[in-house]
Order: sequence, then structure tokens, then C-alpha cells
Amino acid sequence: MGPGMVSTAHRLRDEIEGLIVTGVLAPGEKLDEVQLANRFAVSRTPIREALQQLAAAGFVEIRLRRGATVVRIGPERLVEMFEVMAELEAMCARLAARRLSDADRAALLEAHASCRAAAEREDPDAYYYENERFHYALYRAARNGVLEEEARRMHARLKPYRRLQLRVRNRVGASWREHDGIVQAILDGDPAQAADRARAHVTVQGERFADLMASLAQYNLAAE
Amino acid sequence: MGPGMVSTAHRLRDEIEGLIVTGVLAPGEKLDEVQLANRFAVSRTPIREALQQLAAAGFVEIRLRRGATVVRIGPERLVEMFEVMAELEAMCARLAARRLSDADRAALLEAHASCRAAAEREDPDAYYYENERFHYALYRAARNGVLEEEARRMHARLKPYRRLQLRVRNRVGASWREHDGIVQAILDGDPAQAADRARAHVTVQGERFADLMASLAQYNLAAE
DNA sequence: TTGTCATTTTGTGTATACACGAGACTTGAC
DNA sequence: GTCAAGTCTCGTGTATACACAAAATGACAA
Repeated sequence: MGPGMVSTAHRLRDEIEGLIVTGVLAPGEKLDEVQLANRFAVSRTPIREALQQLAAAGFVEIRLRRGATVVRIGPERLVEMFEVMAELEAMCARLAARRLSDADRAALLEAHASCRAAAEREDPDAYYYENERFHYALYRAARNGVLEEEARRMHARLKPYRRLQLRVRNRVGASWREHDGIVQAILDGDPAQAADRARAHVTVQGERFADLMASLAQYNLAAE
Repeated sequence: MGPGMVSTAHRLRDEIEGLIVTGVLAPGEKLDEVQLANRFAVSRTPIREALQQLAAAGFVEIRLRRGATVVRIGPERLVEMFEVMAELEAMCARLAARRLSDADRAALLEAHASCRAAAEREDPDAYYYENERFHYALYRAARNGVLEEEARRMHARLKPYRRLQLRVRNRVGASWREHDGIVQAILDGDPAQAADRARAHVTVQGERFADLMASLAQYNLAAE
């Protein structure tokens, strides 16, 4: 076995998280341990470990003797999550503007260029992927490992909702221009402006939720 | 069984976390599952679940087929944690200044008064406890459940180190005066000042680490 | 003595078995 | 037809058993 070896539980964690993020497992859905064990051809033990980890990461909720369900995030909580995410990104941008290393600058600019290419092709799926790389590069550039972990955690929790956002008309182009503003501020070494622009970039998404909420609310109701 | 019932695994999680926070289980220490199972007179199963949760919370590290160890936090990482904590507290204070409800104000002031009493008695242990209540009240007052959870998580991770801090000469009195500044800014409805003061309050602790690091470094070396 | 390799031992990772509470269902009264 | 009490079923929570990788041990050679 190679060095990249992971336990069954860890693999399951990633797989189930993927199912949740892509909506295959819908919010509110019950996650039966035996069912999942059969589905993945393993015993309940690693399934339970995976569910524990997903609960810690905020993807599922486990109630005593009632099993795990995919978390259903209401409008208020979603706003709260974006509010925190905005601040985390602002902090990353602020620190990045102060501390940018050559390697981090190169990574950031490369991801930024890839985003541009995807935006010009008007390819939302590609942009979704490259956008993630850009944000990860930003978190890394802050040169604070704890902050990077927290930012990635929160980013992951918002994944199911971010994906929907990019379908909105012209959102991809607007997103890239916002990225560009952040990058410029970081390259200029202007922490305050970098922070403000990063915060605004995330906040904008949160504010597009009047319409998203409508569809989401009925989606959540339907799932019950 | 009453409504406050918790599983064995959950109880173990709290107990082991307590042992880590109080230093009974030292940083770097190996956590043998069978040993812990015997110690608590349970099987390995709930022990493993507790360790999983502690790993997710950042108290232990689990490596594949090498078991769990209490995380050893180096100076750099500790600085990073305080940097993030400072920003989370600043955000809480800023939002609290904007959104303070009557109930939250009452809770904050009560905790603040309890801190004062403990500080005047020059009782570091009491102050440690009341200080925690104060900070929890602050997190709550921000009226953002996600932020509250994140702040409490990070606060918990820093517990082992905060406790040492308060032993420092005159630190308790200085801490209370800093609290007072934060409270006044919040009551005045001044978000920027509340944020700045909360950030400074946490940052001060982080900066007291020239001396703490010295003792900590030798502590960590001895534990190996 | 020191280093290397085979062997054993130990502890984790997963599977299976058992215990017990929550919720579904049945039954019966009104 | 509705609702309440009792029973049963099913799924989770915990215990135990088994598989296998990694560390520890020891034998042997340099």
C-alpha cells in the first residue's frame, strides 16, 4: 500500500460528503446506517465513523438513538454562515496583502488566470472548480494554518449553496471582476481594501438570496 | 431516562477533553484505546467515537494505524490560533454593539459584574470561570449562531493555555479593565471601537507568550 | 558494538453480535 | 371514527471478535 492510503471510514466520509454536497442526499434526508453499509459494501462501523466526522464538519446532525440526517439549513442560518464566511475571507485577504510570499502570489495569480479563462468561456462548471482553487490559494496566502483550516471548513459547508449561485445570469463574470479587485488590492499591499473587497465578494452572494430562498424553502418543504 | 441523557461516547468525549484541558493528559501523549477503555470501564467502541470527536475539535490527532495523541501545539500555531480568536472575538463585539438585545445585555452585564467580584477578590480560579461566562455571553450577544459555535470551538481549543495566563502578575485586573472597555463600547453602540478593544484583549494574551513559550517549549520537550 | 533482517507482539481498523429505547402498529374503548 | 394503551419491530448504541499493519524484539553478521 502506498503512502496516500486512507482508511475505509475516511474514504466513506469523502464519498458521503460528496453525495450531500451534490444534492444526491437531500437536506433533511435520513441516513440509515445499515442501508449505507449495504450501499458501500462495508459494515456499520466505518459508516458510523464517517457520520461522526460529517456531523463534526456540520454536514449531518446526529440525535441520540434517532440516527443521522442531512442538515437542513434554513434561511437565517445560511445568512449567518455567509456572514462568518465573509469575515474569514476578509481576514485572509487582509493578511495576504501583508504577507504575500512569491510562491503564494504565483499560486494566486495562476488560479486567478484559470478563473478568467473559464469565465471567458462562460463555463459555470469549470468556473466553479477554478473558483475553488482561487479561494484556497487566498486562504493559503494568509500564512495562517489555523485560519486556512477554518476558512476551508466553512467554504465546504457552503458548497451546496454556492453551486446554485453561479447559474445566475452574469454572475460568473461579476465574480471574476470581484476576484480581480481583491487580487489588485493584495498586490498593492493594501490590507484594508483587500479585506473590504473580499468581504463584499462573499456578502454579495449572501444578498442574492431573496430569490434563492424562495426556491430553497419549497425545496426543503418538499424533502420532508 | 431524563431529557438530558447523553450517550456513553458523548460523556467520554467531555471527560477526556477535560483531562486534556487540565493537562492530566499531556500534549504529545499517546492515547491507547484499550487503556482508556479499561480506565472508563467501557468497550473500545465509544472510546473511538470520543476520540474521533476530539480529533474533529482539534484536541487530538489521529494517524492511520498509529492511534491518537494529544495535539502538541507549537509556538507558531499558538500564535495563529490567537490571531484567529482575536478576529472572531472582534466580530462578536462588533455585531453585539449593533444588535444587543435586552436579554443579551443583561447576561453580559451580569457576567461582567461576576468577573469584577472575582477580580477584586484576586481569585484567579474564580476569574477563570467567570471570564468564560463573560466571553460566552459576548459570543451569544452577536446574534449569529454559527459565529457563536466557531468562537466557542476556538475558545475551547485555547483553554489549556489561557489558564496559565491568568497566573501572571496583575493579569486578572488588567483583563477586567479590558472587558470593561469592550462592554462600554458595546453599550455605546460603537461597533468599530468594540471590535478594536475585543481584538486587542485577545491579542494582548497572545503577545504575552515570549515568557510562556519558554516554559512551554521545555514542557513539550519533557513530554516526549 | 552496531546495524540489518526475521519474527513476534501489540494495537488499530473493520466486522459481527447483542442490548435496549423510540416509533410504528395493533387493539380496544368510547 | 377517533384516540389511548399495550405490544412489536426496527435501528441505534455498545460490546466483542477477528484481520492485519506497524512497532518491538531478538538473532545474527559486520
